[in-house]
This record gives sequence, C-alpha cells and structure tokens, in this order.
Amino acid sequence: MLHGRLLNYLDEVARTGSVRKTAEQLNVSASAISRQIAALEEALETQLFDRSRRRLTLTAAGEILIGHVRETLKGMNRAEAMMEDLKGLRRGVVTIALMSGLAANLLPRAVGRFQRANPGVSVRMILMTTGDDIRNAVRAGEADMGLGFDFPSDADISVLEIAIGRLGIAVAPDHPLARSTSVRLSECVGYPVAGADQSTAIRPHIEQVFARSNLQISFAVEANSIEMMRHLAMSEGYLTFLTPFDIAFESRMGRLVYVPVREFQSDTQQLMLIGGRRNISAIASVFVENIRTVMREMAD
Amino acid sequence: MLHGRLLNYLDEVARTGSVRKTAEQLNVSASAISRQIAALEEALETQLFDRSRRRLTLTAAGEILIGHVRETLKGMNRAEAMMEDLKGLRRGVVTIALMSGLAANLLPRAVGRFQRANPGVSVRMILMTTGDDIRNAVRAGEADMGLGFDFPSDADISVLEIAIGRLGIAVAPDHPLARSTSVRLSECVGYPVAGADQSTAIRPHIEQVFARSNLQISFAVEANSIEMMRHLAMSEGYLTFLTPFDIAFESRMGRLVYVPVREFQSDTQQLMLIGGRRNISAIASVFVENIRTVMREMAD
DNA sequence: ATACAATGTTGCCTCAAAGGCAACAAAGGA
DNA sequence: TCCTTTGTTGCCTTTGAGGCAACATTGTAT
Repeated sequence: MLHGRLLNYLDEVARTGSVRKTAEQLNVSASAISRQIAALEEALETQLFDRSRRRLTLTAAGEILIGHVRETLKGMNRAEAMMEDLKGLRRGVVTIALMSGLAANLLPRAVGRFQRANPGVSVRMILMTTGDDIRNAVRAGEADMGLGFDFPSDADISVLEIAIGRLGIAVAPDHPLARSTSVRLSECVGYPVAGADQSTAIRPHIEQVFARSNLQISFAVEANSIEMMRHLAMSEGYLTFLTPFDIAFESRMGRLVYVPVREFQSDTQQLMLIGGRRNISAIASVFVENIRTVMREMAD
Repeated sequence: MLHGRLLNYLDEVARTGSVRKTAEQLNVSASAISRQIAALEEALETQLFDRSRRRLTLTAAGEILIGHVRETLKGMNRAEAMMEDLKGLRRGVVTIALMSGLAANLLPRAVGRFQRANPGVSVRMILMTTGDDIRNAVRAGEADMGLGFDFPSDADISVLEIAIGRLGIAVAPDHPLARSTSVRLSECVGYPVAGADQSTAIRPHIEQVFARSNLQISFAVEANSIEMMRHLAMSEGYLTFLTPFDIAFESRMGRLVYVPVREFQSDTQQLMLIGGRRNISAIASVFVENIRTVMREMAD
C-alpha cells in the first residue's frame, strides 16, 4: 500500500495509549510497534510519547504529528473512494468559469492534457467579464470551479489553488527595456503605453502605484481586452503592464518579454482557482489537479 | 522516516514524466521506482500512469492520487516545522472562547491532558453567552479558537473540527423514561420539563419540532444555564432536552441518562471548534489536537 | 509490605521486500 | 533504417520490519 503501517500504529497507540492493546488490535507483535515508534522518534530527534507513567501519552510534538497522521489517513480514504467512483463514469461534464484574459494561456494546456487522458468527458469553459460573475456561477453550482484574480474570501467558496504574480511590464524582445532584468517606474515614461481600461481589475493597482511615485502616466491606447494588449505589445512595440500569467504562452515562444518593475514589488496579483463548498465530483477534481499542475509550472 | 519514499517517487515521476530522470534526481535506480509504482497500481487495482507513449502521464485516477500525495508531503513539512518551533517555546498562552454550558464537560478533560503535558503554558478560557461573541473574539484574534454550536459559515473563520449531536432527552436513571432506548415526543408530555429559555440556541429547535408534531408543551422551569438544567434533572427528576455533549460527564458517572427522541432525528446540533484564518501558532495547534481527541471520544 | 499481573522494551532470529546491475523489448528521432 | 533512449524484468544483495522470548519497571491487590 501507499502508506506504511506506521501511520496506523501511531493512530491506534495515541488512541488507546497502549502498545500491547494496539498490537492485539492490528494483529502484530508489540515489539514491532515499539521499535517503529522509537525509530521514528530518533529520526525526528523528537519525543512523541511520554512514557513516564505506564501508558504512552502524546507529547506536544506528538499531538502535532498525530494531527498530520490522521489527516493523511483520511485523505487516503477520500482518494480511494474517488478513484473507485472514477472506474464507473468515464464520461461526464466539467464546467469552469474564467476571466476572458486567461483563455488563451493557462487553460488550453490544462484542457489539452485533461481531454487527451479523458475522452468522453466534455469541458465547458464559460468566459466572464467580472470576478463577481465567476463567484456567483461557482456558488450557484453552474460551474464546478472558477479561475480569476484576487477573489475576496467568501464563506461558500473554497480556494483550491493560489499562485502569486507580480505586476510588471511586457514588451516585445526588440523594445529598449526588454534586456533589463528589472526597471524603475520612471524608466517607463516616455514610451507609448497600452493600458487596461477602467473596467479591469488591474487598472486600480497601476494608478495607485503611479500616484504614490508622483509620476504622471498617459495611456496611448486603452482596451478592456488582454488579448488586444498582447498584440499591441508584440506587433506595434507598445509597452504594457501585465503579469507573467497573461503572457505565459508568448513568453515561451520568445515573442514577448516580462520585466519586473521595482515599484510593483509589493503589488502582487493572486491568480486563484476556486470551488464551491460542497464536495467536488470525482471527475471535476481530476481536472482541478491538471490546472494545479499548470499553475505551479507557470510560477517558476 | 514517517512516509515511504514511494510518495517522492510518485511526485517526481508525475512532474518529470520520466522514470529515469526521477531516478537520477533522487539517487536511486530506475528499476526500483518502476517496480514500486507497478506494485502500487496492482495493490489499488488501478492504472495510475498512461504508458502508451514513451513518457508516463497521469491517468484520471493518478491525478486524484497525486493530489493526495502532494497534500501529504506538504502536511509533513508543516508538521515538522511546527514541531521544530515547539522545541524553543515551552511556555506561552492559549486562549479559547466558549459557550458557558460546555465549561463543565468537554473542556476540563482536554485542558487537563494538555497542561499535564505542557506545564508552563497557561490556558485562558473565556466564557461567553452568544455564538456571535465567540466568532468576533476569534476573528479579532482575542482568542486562538472558539467552541460552540452551529456557527454559520464565515470567510474569516475556519472549522477545525465538527461533531454532530442529536437532540434528545436527559433524565435521571430512576426516571420512567430512562430505560427506553428511544422515545416518541408524545411520551414526553405529562412529565415536568425543565427547558432552555429564549436566549439559548437550542430553544428554537425544540419549539419548531413540537409545532410540527402538533403537540403543546409547557416548561415547568426555564433557565439560560445548562448547568442548572443538569442539576434539575439529576436531583429533582425533571425531564430536559439536551444533547449527549451537554451531559457527557454525568453520563459517564451514571447520574444522567440520554435517550434519543424520534422526532428529533433530523434535528442535529453541530458542536464546532473554530479558528481564525491566519496560521495558528504551534502551541495552540497542540491544544486543538487535544480537543479534537476528546470530541471524537464523545461522539461514539 | 509483598507478591503478582501487566506493561514497554531489548536481544536474537527469520524473512519479506526494497534496491542495484545488467539485459531486453519497444518507441521515437536522425 | 539505424541508433539512441525509454520503461521493464531477471537475478542477486542488502536492508529493515516482524515474531518470540526474556527482562526491567510500574501499578495493584492481597
């Protein structure tokens, strides 16, 4: 099996306080249990049980560990149940609601992997314009999960994965600033800028930082489409303020370059994958794991 | 170590898609990894990787399992870090906010165990009258955790443990109903009843069920103290509506008997242990684990 | 106070299982 | 088509987990 028997030993010994009772319960010898626990304590260089009286009682460190142990055992049961569920249904629907800008970058790879491994399961992607729409769709059960930036914490929403991205500039490889490893905000003025308009979530961030630096910035072009901003940067040489997530694909292709901006250091954007409160379906959680993987890959 | 190396094998193979790369990375032979994974798949009777192309790619079931694997590895790191923290501070303060009624039953045992193992750590118990007070105390950081019934879900609150208790009647062992294993609501009328008053959380539940059954009930005594109700049941022979949690101690001593009521079957009360959103301190999570254990013991 | 029963631990042994090495079949690329 | 690289398998070594019996220690009942 995946997990050694030590986990069960610890759980039962913590529960009964007795090595011999545990031994009888689990059909092993008492010595085996005693030895395994002693070895673990030595490996961790931490006393887990208090043996002063005749019963073994958990120490503070032991309480911490037993929490992890029980969480692990429960998790394994959940996983096994889900895998069992999966054997039946090889078809179904997974629905995800997301911000329009993310459609071209993050999702396609995740969807590709997923459907290659799971033909017969169709994926519905619902593009939305505001974060509130996404949250409502997830809360109402219209979507199994949602993907977007900076969702506020919410009772009926659980955060499945989170990745931080620092706002910076995205420019074509032949742009004067493309070779820098880091730029100041003052270096950005003077170049034609294509910016996100007032309807986007990024805009307030940008204005705030410019105001703090006492710098005046004028946008040569404004748009509510990240897709448009990417093209303006790639083909027309504009400077844009975006995060690495927005240009992941173009970055790999060598068509755009991301450069961090010093003043944006503390202004991070959080890319969040959210789900509803109720238990997610087996096939949906498979898809979740695909997205998680891609998100982690993009965070490097 | 606690967890076998298989966990790391799975994680790395899933990441790289290659057995040989993983072998080099982890300083083991490729055959060892290949065999372990194959053995696990046989034990689970489930294909975890797709070997159709040259690379190993996760199947749907594999995605499920890898989620559990990574959660386990992360959890182990957290636990180790906490245990390390613990080595330094052998003293500190843990603060818990709770409903007055719970003071006499659940907490003393948990506190006793905890302080016996951790002298030098003082425990502050703040008794409060309403659930909202408790939530606010936890949210504001005035208490490390809170214990009470039926907290509504809340963004800044995380549920650390939950135990369900069915409402029923609590009577002295010599009460006519004490020998029943289950009673109907109609059997309860005619006996003198000591009930919780309007300020408590239990009261609405009770009234609702009586109304549904078209039964009229009159309370001979009303009180806002569960302590008082227990004494009325024990010494004066009153019938009270309570949950097993309220009389756990007296039940063990044989001084009160809990009997389920059929009509209350679906009316459950949830005893919840809650914490704030931010990471809990090492010593506080030790205390949490103590309470969890006691809660599980009382749930049998 | 003493004898007894029960507990956790340790020494010695057995055996299963994990790991390493080399060889093999198959798949992808030049 | 040839060659490299991949995952796998057979055979062997080595590690470590488990069983049995004896021991020291602690709590309990007489």
